[in-house]
Amino acid sequence: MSKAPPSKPTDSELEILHVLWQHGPATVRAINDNLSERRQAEVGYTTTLKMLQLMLEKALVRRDDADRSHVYRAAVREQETQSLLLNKFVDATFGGSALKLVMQALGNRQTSADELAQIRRLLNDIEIQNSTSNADDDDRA
Amino acid sequence: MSKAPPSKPTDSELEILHVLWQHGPATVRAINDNLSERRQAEVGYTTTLKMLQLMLEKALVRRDDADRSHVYRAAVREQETQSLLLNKFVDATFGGSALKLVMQALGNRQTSADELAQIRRLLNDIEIQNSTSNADDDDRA
DNA sequence: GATATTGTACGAAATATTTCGTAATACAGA
DNA sequence: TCTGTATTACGAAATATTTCGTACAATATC
Repeated sequence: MSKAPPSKPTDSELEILHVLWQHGPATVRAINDNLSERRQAEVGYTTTLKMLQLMLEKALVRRDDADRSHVYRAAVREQETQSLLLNKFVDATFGGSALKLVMQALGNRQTSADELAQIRRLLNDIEIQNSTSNADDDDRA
Repeated sequence: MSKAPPSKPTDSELEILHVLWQHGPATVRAINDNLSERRQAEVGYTTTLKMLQLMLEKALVRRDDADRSHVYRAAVREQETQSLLLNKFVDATFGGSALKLVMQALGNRQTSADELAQIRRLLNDIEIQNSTSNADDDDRA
């Protein structure tokens, strides 16, 4: 046994994680400044502090309290967190169909030729993976 | 002027909307039964009733109160709602990059050949649209 | 008509999330 | 050392969301 189940971050927690993912370990002061920029209004210093303390309990962040100003760092990886949230979102909003989500995402927004190309490359990769990993089964069923 | 801005439904509201989208107009009783199936536990009747009353205020549903048992129906379209939620989600979780979301969605989950084909068709459609609408610019920068 | 059943209205408790005020503490500089 | 400033800890208010109890009205059943 090892991993504690990473709990789903709330919207505010996610915002703080974005800051940490982007800038690396930081003090409350730095995080708070950064957060205040992202939003319209100023965020109270103690508000940010409190969030980080809560996130620490939830093990979403870790902290180094060697110095007087504690330094916080993300304890969850960006990709894994996005993955977690994505799965929940697909279930809640698209009844579990990732395909519907993808179609909607591509259909909705303006997608550049470059992006389309990237997606095509990914599709190719996936198809190759599918066919090679299924090589054994190919002539059955 | 016309459309009131459709507010973002909460998780519970979304669940009720799914029921309505799937089954069409229904009474509180029917919705509540349906909801109770979807989840583990029973949902209190008045809980569902209250949700629907709140959703009525938010104009997420409409109701026909001609009969004693009022009949509720979705007042927002499935696609539009998904679209709204998707945009928020992309912003909050993927910093606004639909591409990242799509890549993650495709990379994460097991995607069948059939689904891949559907996506390819969509990509083709988009490219055709892009090229025809940009015909004037084609030979520049 | 009396009684049980089903329904709506509505306040409010329970829970989750976000925000902030106050107190205590460490530290820097006069 | 004394004083001002920055920082943490922590309780709790503010807000948002979900859940339910109670009262009352309409209807069905006996």
